Amino acid sequence: MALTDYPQPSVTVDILIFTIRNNQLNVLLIKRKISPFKGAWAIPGGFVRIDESLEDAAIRELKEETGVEADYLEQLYTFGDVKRDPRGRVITVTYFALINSEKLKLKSSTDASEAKWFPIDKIPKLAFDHEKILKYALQRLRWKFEYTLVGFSLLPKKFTLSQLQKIYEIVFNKKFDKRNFRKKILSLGILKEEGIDKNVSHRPPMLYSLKKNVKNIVEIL
Amino acid sequence: MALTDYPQPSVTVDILIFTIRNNQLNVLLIKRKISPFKGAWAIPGGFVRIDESLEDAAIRELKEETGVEADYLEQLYTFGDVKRDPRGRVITVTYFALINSEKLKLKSSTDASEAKWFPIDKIPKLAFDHEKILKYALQRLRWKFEYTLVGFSLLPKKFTLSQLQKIYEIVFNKKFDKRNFRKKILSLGILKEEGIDKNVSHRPPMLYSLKKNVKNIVEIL
DNA sequence: ATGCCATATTGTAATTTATACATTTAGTTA
DNA sequence: TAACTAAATGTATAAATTACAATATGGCAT
Repeated sequence: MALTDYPQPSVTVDILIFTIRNNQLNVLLIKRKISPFKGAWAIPGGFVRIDESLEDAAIRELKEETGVEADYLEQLYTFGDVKRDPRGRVITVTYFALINSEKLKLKSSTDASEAKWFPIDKIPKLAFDHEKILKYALQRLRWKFEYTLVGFSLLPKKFTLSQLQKIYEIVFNKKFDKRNFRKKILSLGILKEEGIDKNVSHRPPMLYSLKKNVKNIVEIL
Repeated sequence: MALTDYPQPSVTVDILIFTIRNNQLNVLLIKRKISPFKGAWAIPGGFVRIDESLEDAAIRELKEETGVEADYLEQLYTFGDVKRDPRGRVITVTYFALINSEKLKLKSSTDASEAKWFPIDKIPKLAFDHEKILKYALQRLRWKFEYTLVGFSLLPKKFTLSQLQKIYEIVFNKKFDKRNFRKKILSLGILKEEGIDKNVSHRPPMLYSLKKNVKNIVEIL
């Protein structure tokens, strides 16, 4: 039953899937197999089904492309310019996802499809308005790292302060002072010591985990 | 031409229109004249036309309800739960708008329709999932006041520091120290002196305006 | 002219937070 | 046991935040 007699736009969900690979921030892109923009790289996505929520659609797309679930997922922005898709009126609700590099190894090689990880400083020309969308997503990503704890979702449950610092350095593409970084993070009072990791051939580091119920609010850096 | 054979959701734009009236933060609501939720108050909105962008739709709705243009407008979030509208699948892209209290006087009495301003601490039961949406909007509003200069859009071009402080006190519902507030604002280096306002029956205040090209970036408070 | 009223304007000390910067420690490996 | 690797640590300075109260400038009433 249509709620209005007027023609309605189509609705898609596109998802920006970020991870860290080879000490670089990467985003997953797919190669378009059909026109328009056939052969061009694009942000993965698809139509929203009538019986699934937007978030469910994002989760489904994510799973289709990567085989795993996101360690962090949030809605990004809805792009709805009239001519953003040459085929007709298409509104796209975008999400961004973070995937922990550990899981990643399970999958990224498995799928022989047209999906590929791109370091964010080596992005090819993209289809539709996807360059604008990616740019927006990177802004939001950095903002989130600065003011929230999303960064921790890229780490295993137990991690060292050096690992954490590395992630921040990759995302912001700059070095931080080790002493100040540690001081800052520890002063937040959000970490729990988890014992020492002896499996290294140098001074063994302390492992930490995020305290329970610490997921929001806190400001970092 | 449909891009997919599957049934598609409908798309609406809802807009949260905020202003300051009687020293209180107010939001504009409309009384529903049809089922479902007939007689209940709701956030104003309507269907997106096939030939207008989402933002254009928001601007149109805003103008229909208030007769004026927003002093600030931004997309808020897109709500798309499957059962949020009992009539069928409706995705709503929400916007929030700020309207300067000066303009307001021109209009708010003019329109004899079912629209009404509500102080945000006296909101009635709302239709659909609109309570959730309003709550989200208030969070975002406060966040924006804290970290950006949107607050200035509620003031006339020339304003006093007391007026500015008042707006912040209303939005955050708390008092700020006068000396520290002024220190903070002035230290941002974003204000230009505009001479003294003699039309008061007490010590005349300095008028300020926002310097040109200062619209983003800066962090307040 | 004087005193009253209302709001605007101003400063300083104490505390907290941010920044800059180099050495020592604990383990492995040759 | 010497060399290597990454982990852990402290201190002085600067900058930002907080707490707090008296004086200034005009209009208005007498």
